[in-house]
Amino acid sequence: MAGDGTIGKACDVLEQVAAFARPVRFAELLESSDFPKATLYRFLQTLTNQGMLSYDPDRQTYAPGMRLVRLAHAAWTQSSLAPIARPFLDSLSRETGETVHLAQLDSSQVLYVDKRNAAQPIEMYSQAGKVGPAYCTGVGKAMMAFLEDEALNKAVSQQSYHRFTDKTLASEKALRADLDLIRGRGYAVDDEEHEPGIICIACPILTSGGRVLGAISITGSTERMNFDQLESWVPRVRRVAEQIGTEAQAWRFPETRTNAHNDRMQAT
Amino acid sequence: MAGDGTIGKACDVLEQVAAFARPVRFAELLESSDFPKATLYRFLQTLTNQGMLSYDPDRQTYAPGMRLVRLAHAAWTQSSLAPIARPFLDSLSRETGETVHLAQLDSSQVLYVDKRNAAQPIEMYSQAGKVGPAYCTGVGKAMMAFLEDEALNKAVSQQSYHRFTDKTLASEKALRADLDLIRGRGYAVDDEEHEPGIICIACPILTSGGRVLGAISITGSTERMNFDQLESWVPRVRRVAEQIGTEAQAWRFPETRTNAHNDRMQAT
DNA sequence: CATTTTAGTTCCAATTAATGAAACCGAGTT
DNA sequence: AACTCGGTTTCATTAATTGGAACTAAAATG
Repeated sequence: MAGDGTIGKACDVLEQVAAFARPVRFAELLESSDFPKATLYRFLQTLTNQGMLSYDPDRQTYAPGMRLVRLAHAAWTQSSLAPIARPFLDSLSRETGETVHLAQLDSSQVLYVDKRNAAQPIEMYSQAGKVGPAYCTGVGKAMMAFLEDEALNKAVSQQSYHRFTDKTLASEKALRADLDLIRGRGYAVDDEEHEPGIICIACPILTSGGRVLGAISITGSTERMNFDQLESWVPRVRRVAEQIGTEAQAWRFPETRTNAHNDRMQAT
Repeated sequence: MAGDGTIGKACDVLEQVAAFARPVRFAELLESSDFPKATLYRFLQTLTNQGMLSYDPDRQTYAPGMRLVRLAHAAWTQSSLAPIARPFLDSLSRETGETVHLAQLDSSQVLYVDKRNAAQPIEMYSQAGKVGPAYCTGVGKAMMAFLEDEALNKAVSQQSYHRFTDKTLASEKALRADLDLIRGRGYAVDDEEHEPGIICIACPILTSGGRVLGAISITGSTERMNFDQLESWVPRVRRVAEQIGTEAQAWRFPETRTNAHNDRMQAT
């Protein structure tokens, strides 16, 4: 992806190890990697030394390391909407009794940062940290719909458009049409586009200036409910999204953008 | 800490940003850093580009980035005891109704990897990914007590021995004495050593060969319970710890150690 | 059992990237 | 207008990464 120097390469390796959803051997990494043998080898060594990877000497496999969990906790606490949104999610969960998700965009994917299960209490990283597709989830579409042109084009072009169900919007054109709709009515709908039987409504979390911070959704199953029921919660969800946006902006995500620094940061 | 090349330095910077438990300015980082201005600046740039840090262009502050959360999810799933331990934690939680913690050691600190809240939750932070001191927590002492000599010496020497309460074991000597006790009876006790009013019992999770994998604990408050009550659960906790150890060994942490590779990996 | 293959590790000279002192810039002060 | 402070950029120097190739251990093969 991006290739800034040694650090960028190291991150690529990290990402690659994480991409296998299981402990992985050197040889496997090597063949799915652009790096020559020796180079990859040394990266794995160094990252293992640093605790960013863990190495199982018996099976000779690498996996993402525990140090990441520690660092991620700091990230979750400081950079995510989760701490701010927590009380709001709690009340939404209480009122609706349904599954509630809080998500943010991370490199054109949906990153779930918090969740309330219908019955159970909070589970932390069990769900937080998980990624999903943006083009066929309520939260993903809610966020994309309100991106500024440049970011939207980028996001839309980076979707995989895999057809999970026969209702999946499996093309850029179909997606863009739905995003226009969403922008108009202010919330997104997922009508079994990702998983059969699973429907949801989602509202974007925006700053007062319209910048996308994240999204919240309420999910149900077609067995227990229909869209009328689900959509009856939209006003409530929208209000919560607004409240989170306001608080977030005050605490963490102030409005101003587009100075020289920012431009450079986002560049290729 | 360790200084392997550019990657090591980048990790140090990451760690340093995370260490401030809040978004931090360039100048602040600079003065608590060994790097010269330009060097630190470029590291921050690159890491931000990579999503390992996030940058707030208005306040000009850096914080750990969301990419870490995504990577940590993979780490948590693959390298932690959490997925294996989950059903056991659930049943312990159900049976006791108290707060249950699952922890592992990460560079001489306690890293909490999973948690179940008490039926009547007591005010206490501790979440997955959170770290805590090893010398004054039940899980920390339970793990340290069963380390092999070399690792134990290292761990013991790296504690801060800050006196959180007047019961804190605030010296290496006092700690070692308690560890001997723990090793003898097979479980650790935290008698308000970290937080006043908070007590707990903890059992180590070991492989059949005696290698430390983690620890589980049950926590209570002095207001609602006493040690007799808490200690009545020790046999149950110990059994669960053994079960987790057995499963973990089978699935993920085989016994063999100490080949050339491993030696090098752990070296300076 | 000898031989070949495979997987992982190490070497080292060529190359490339990191480095950091110093200059620069812009916004807010004096 | 000159100064200061925090942040950013430049560029010659320095130190690191690089990767082809050689090597080793262990497993597969004849």
